[in-house]
Formats: sequence, structure tokens, C-alpha cells
Amino acid sequence: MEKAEIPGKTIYRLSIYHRCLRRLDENQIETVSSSTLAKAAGVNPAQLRRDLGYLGTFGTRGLGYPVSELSEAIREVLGRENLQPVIMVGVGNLGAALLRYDGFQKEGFEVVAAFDAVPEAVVLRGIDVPVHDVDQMPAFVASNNIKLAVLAVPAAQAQEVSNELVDAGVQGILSFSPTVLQVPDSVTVNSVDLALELEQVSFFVKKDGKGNTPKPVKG
Amino acid sequence: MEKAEIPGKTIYRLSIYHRCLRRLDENQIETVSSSTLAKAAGVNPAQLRRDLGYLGTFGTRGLGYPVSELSEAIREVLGRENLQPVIMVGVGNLGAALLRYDGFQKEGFEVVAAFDAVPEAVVLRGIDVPVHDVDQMPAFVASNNIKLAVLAVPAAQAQEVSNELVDAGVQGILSFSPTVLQVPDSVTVNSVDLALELEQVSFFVKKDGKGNTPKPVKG
DNA sequence: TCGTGTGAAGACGTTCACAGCT
DNA sequence: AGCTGTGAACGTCTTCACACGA
Repeated sequence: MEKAEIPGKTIYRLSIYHRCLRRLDENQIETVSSSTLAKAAGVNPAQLRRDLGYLGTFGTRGLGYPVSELSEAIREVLGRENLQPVIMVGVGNLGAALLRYDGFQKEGFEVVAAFDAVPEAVVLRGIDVPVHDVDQMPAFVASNNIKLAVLAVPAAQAQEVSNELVDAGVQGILSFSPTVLQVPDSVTVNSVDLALELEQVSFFVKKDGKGNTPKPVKG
Repeated sequence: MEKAEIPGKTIYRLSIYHRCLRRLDENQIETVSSSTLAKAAGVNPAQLRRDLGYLGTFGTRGLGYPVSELSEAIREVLGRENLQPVIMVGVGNLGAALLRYDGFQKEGFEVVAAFDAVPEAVVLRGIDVPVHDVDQMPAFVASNNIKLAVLAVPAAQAQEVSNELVDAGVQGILSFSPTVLQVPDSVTVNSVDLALELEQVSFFVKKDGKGNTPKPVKG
């Protein structure tokens, strides 16, 4: 019965470990200890071991973890064995920048199409993903069996577009709109609110007169 | 002795409440109950009351909270009474999009200058913030007493630029580089890793065969 | 009666500390 | 000796549930 639930925070950190491991692997390093990897990932060694414990038993006592094997195991758990298609909705400032961003591809996601209310207005410099009218989104999602969407529309339209995505069959949304989206429980939403992230930093900066407030760390 | 430490997670939510309250205020709504505001913010009502409890006693039993008064109180705690200057470092895809993004301004931050290794290469369409060579950053930070920086440089340069920012006197960094930054304890870093946020969504989407994994919610 | 404020309980996440394997 | 794997302690955040004021 190896069916322990993996907490969301652990998942997030596993992704970080995965990146570090890939770098180690590229450098031909075959083994790494929890303390070394933990330092690279910015976490406590005990936490790292606890996190890896969810995957099974990989380490060798007195030695450490086998880099490529562990990397592979994490990739499997994260479900990153093959490319996963994603659509982008909203190709304004941010959406366009995200379309040019190669970080998603590097982590195994492929942005296969983009949708905008006014696709004619989109500046296509450096964008090689087709940009369609948002009307065509539901059909595209259905026929290509899309599960993931990145939402980068203005706040005022976010809820409406989110509803359309959910109706079309999307099951996961990464939203950049500064709004709280209401979705059914079956749909996963992750909201990245840029201004709030900055505000978070700001608070802990100005509070350093003497009251030693703890450092904020992403969930 | 009203000196209770406010947890980071509460700070983040206070920012959300603040936004909701501003919207209510614009709509001339004078009073709001914890359950209404909580629903708008996507949290549990008890949590909302607990969070507001850190600020003091504002509500009226049987009635709710005075919208504008509460909004003001939060703004004070967050230290958002006046505009706060921020610099942007790295004006590539993402950096340029963030410069055009008006969300920071709306939350009381002003991006006063941007820096890039190759400022000549920056496409200035829609950007009205001066873009300087990164060499000039330390002097600018010192003479303008800048405390906050947004970092949007490639991963390979992130740590180096981060060091320069810290040396120059920056105390808070919002980083978009997919790397773990090592900084002194006195400096606050908040790292937003776009690909990892998408990965987080992806994991919880594909795990819905039957194992009902919990929904991830930002910090 | 309605809704706040809060003690107490519970859930969750992190870290310690050490037994045990190599 | 060195490092993993993990019970147990600890700390933090969330939610319940209800007393109390308007």
C-alpha cells in the first residue's frame, strides 16, 4: 500500500528538485546527498528527505541519492514523461510575453494555440503559435482534448472566460488575472497575482526597523 | 500591547481583501459581512475574521465591517499609503511585458527605471519607463534610495544580478527567474516560477482518475 | 436575530534527533 | 564515518463553535 497522498507543497518542491537534478545530471554528477541538494533547492535537508520519502526509497545510506534515477522518478510522479498541450487565452501584454517565453517548453509543456478577443490586434513578433478568435476556443479544446489553459485576460473578463474554459472541458487553469476565480471543485486553479506578489515583498521590506518578521516563502 | 506578529499568509490575503473592499467602496457599499467578503476573496469566513483580528477590532456585531474604514486600515498595515518606487532589471520578453503591465501601478507601485544588459535591443513600444544599461543600476539605486526590484533576467544571470542588487542596497526582490536565489537573511525574496506554477496545476489535473487529491491553493 | 471576536480543537507542515544501513 | 529514513516533537495555519454585543 504505497498510496500515500503527496501534499501540494511537496509537489511544488519536487519540481524544484527536478530542475536541480537535471543540472547535476548534465554535469555528469552521479550521486548527491540530501544536504547538498537541499542547499541548491533552498530547503532544509530533513524536508528534502521527507519529500523524497513520498516517492519510495531511493537513497543509499552513507552515500546519497543516484541523480539520474531520482530525476527519472520525480519526472514520473509529476507526470512529465511526455509533452502536455496547453492553450493560452488572452494575448495582450502578458499573454504575448508568455507565448514568447520558452520556460514552459523547457518544463515539458507545449502551447499549441492561443486565443484572443481581437486576434487581429495581436503583435506577432516572435510568436510562432497560431492566434485564433476566442470564439473558436471551445471547439479547439474539445477536438484536441485540451486539459490545461493559461489565462491572461483583463480582470473584468477573467471570470467569464474561465467559465467558458470550464464548460469546454478544461480541468486546470493557471490564471494571471488579479481576481479570485470561482470554479467547480473538479477544476484546479492556480492564481498568480503579480501585484500581490510584489506587495508581499514590500511588506516584509518595510517592516525591518526592528520587528524581525519572518521571511515569506512561496507556499 | 497590540504587537501581534502578522503571518505572511495573512498579509497575502489582506491584499486580496483590500482589492475586494476597494471594489465594494466604488460601488457605494458601506458595510460588508465576513461571509460576503470571504466568498468574494475565496476564503473561509472564520479565516477572514481571524485575519482581520490582527488589525484590531473593526466590525460591528450583527452588522459587519465598515468598508472604507477597513480598507483604509488594511492599506495602512500594508504600508501602501504612498507610491513606492521599484526598478525592473532585465527587459526581455517578460520584463518588457511587466513594464507595460499596469497592475503594479494600480497597487501603488511605480516602476521608475529599468535596466538591461543590452538596452539598445529593447523594443520600446508602449514602454514609457527609461531603460538604462545595467551598469548604471547601483548608482541609481543608491541615489534614489530604491528598496524594491523586480528581476526578470535569464536564469544564468539571476544570481549574479541579484548579488549586485543586494550590494547596491535593494532589500526586496521579486524574481521571475527559474532559479533559487541565495541572498542574505536581511533581504526578502519572492520567487515566481511560471513553469512551476503550471506544473503544479498539471499535477492535480492528471491525478483525477480517482484518487481525490486536494486542490492546491497559493500560499 | 444576526454577525463579530476568539478559545479550543484540529489539520497540516516542518524540523529534530537518532536508529540503522553501507 | 557518513547519510538516509522516519518516529516524534514542534510550530503554524485553519476551522469549529459559541459567547457576546448591536
